[in-house]
Amino acid sequence: MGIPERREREKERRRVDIIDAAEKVFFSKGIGQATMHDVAEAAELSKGTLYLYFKNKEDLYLAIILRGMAILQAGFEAAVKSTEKGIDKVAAIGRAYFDFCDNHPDYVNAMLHYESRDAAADPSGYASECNAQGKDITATCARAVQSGIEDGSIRGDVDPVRTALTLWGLSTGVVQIIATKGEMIKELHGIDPQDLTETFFDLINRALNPDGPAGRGGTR
Amino acid sequence: MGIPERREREKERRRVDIIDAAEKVFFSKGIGQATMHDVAEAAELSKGTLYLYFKNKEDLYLAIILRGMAILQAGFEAAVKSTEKGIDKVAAIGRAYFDFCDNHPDYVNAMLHYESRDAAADPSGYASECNAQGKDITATCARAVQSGIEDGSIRGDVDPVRTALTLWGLSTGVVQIIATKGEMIKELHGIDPQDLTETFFDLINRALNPDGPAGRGGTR
DNA sequence: TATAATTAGTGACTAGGGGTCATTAAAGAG
DNA sequence: CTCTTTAATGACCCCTAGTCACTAATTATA
Repeated sequence: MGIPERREREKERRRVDIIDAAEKVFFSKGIGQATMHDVAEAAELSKGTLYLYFKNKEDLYLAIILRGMAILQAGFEAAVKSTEKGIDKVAAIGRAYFDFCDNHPDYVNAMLHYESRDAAADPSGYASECNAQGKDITATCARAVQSGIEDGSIRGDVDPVRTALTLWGLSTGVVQIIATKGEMIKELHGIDPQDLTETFFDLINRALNPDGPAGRGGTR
Repeated sequence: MGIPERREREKERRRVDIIDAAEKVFFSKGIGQATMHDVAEAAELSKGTLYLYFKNKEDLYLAIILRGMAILQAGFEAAVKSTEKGIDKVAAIGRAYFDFCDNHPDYVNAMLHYESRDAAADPSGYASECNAQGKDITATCARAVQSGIEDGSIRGDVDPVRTALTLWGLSTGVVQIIATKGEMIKELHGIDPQDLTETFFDLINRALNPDGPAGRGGTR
């Protein structure tokens, strides 16, 4: 009997439709201004129905963020495959991150917005999926660093996971400063956001280069 | 006639008292959970009075953040004075930042929380003061980089302001990943937050070292 | 000192949004 | 055709940010 299966599909379809509508609303009005009523209207559903599919507003928001993370992860996977040398993989990931920011600024804003909230709060619903996705992304980065260490294009005295996590933090920091202060920086110092990303790449390139100065200790 | 002056002092005093009360409430309950009613109660005032001193909840929150920024700035100033060589000044600033995080986690959380919101929104009230303070902090960092370039302890082919801004972003990124994901990282990868800060310092040290490999282009 | 004017403070009230639930409509089973 | 199950609804509740007509206190004036 295929009825339950069809129902399941329809339910999933509706869920997707709601996320689509929510995306439009949240992205255009901003998460703070957008109301569940707005989303319901955009989805041509009643407000109560939204709560049949999502635990609450945050859960719905996290569903959107999960989409962003999936796109990002896909970009990272592609970046890793695009080159051979580990250091280039790392660089490609970095570029992919900044490309993502250029191409999907709304997702980036959303992600930054929720990056700053306590993650562990409630690991039910989409929160746990986001955590899992984040773990995958970290793993992809760590593998890239690892491969660089193995092929000698990244200095051997760093720990791949630590480095990947740190790089992840660093990139996010740059992305964030550009997203939130980019305008101000431009006005105040006449510096283009692009300059900051280039500065970033330059610094990281140096930092990971195996031909650098004898590290003052290295990462453990 | 000293009456207006005394009134001004009393007003300022009350303002400080309100911020004190708000700090307690916001820090203990979290910004999202804390209500203006809670703050009013803690300050032993009516809710309406809060709005005589602060434009709205966010403004009050920004007043708290401004305090945090002032502490941070003071720490940076001290750090810069604590050593001679520019590269050491930069490192000292970095350490000061992480010390600040250890000693004032509540301020850090508050600052991260508002770091992610659009800064330019409304430059009235405390928002503009926060912007100004941020500018000062950036300037302090830029001076440290500059002095390092001048005394040769930092490679000469970087732009001080760009580098300072980038470093600022990087540090914040690390701080943020530790603040929001520290627990998870520890569970998941068995990595101590402290390790990430050390990895960070190691990377930056390398990146700024003048004896590094011929940069692949440098920062412009 | 009595009175007017100014300033500080109040708390009931409004507006609006998140989330719920008794009820209705639709679909499938027997 | 009737009964059961599932999907959807929207009126409703509750909470909180923010307001404002009013009261109290302080200072200036007569």
